[in-house]
Amino acid sequence: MPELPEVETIKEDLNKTLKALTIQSIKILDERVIQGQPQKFLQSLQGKTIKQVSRRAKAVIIHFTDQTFLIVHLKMTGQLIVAKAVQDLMIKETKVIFMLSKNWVLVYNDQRVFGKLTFVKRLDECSYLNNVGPEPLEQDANVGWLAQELKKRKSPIKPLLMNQMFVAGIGNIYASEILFEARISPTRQASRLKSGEVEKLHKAIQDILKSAIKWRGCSMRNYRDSAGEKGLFMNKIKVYARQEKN
DNA sequence: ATTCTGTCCTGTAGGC
DNA sequence: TGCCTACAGGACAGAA
Repeated sequence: MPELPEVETIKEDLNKTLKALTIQSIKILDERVIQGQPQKFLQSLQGKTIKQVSRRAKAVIIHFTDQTFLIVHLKMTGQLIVAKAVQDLMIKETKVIFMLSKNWVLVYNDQRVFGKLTFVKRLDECSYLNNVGPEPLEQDANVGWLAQELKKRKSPIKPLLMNQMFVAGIGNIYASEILFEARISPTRQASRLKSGEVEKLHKAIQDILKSAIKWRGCSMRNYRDSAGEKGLFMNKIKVYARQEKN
């Protein structure tokens, strides 16, 4: 459920709170969220100092000063939450606890346990990161690129927008909002969009994602920012999960 | 090559 | 009250 705007919000906040903090100890409460061997994960991260936090597609990337990385994919219900005291943070869904310097604590919560924490020495060890498409808010995903790529694709436009190999970071919620904003049916074949529609689509991608970042994402269900607060963009939602039931 | 189906999990909502 | 089913919409493996 966390898509680009939610992960971007988390990343921005973590980048402010976690910089220069050192991992003093780690408690793994549920090994299923750890990619690879839990023991190795613990050993690898012990004593590491955080240099900065970045985002690629829907993944949060924690950079350490020794050029190693912790990649966190929140999938549907993952949360990264930071506070000064553990007792304020621990909930039933807490899977991993990082005790940091200066009494800071970072926890990973995940109700459905789909998310993964991966330690890597190099980012190109991560196949997800190797395969994701361009960032939709960066220059390489401009209108010209979009028009050219859409021409090659027979898939309906909505699943294509949600395909991370096509473009990074868009999921069900924002694909719905973007297509509504651009007044394009989700079932339209990508290659058959007219050039005016491609322009409207590109503008809608920019506008919706930027606005959602401004509102700190959308909390339809489980999403919380790193302070445990809800995003505000769901007040702006026009179509997702708003189908009338009779 | 692309598209579809099932899987990983837990919790909630709705029907009866 | 409680049992049962559908669904959540992220990524990937394996089948069609």
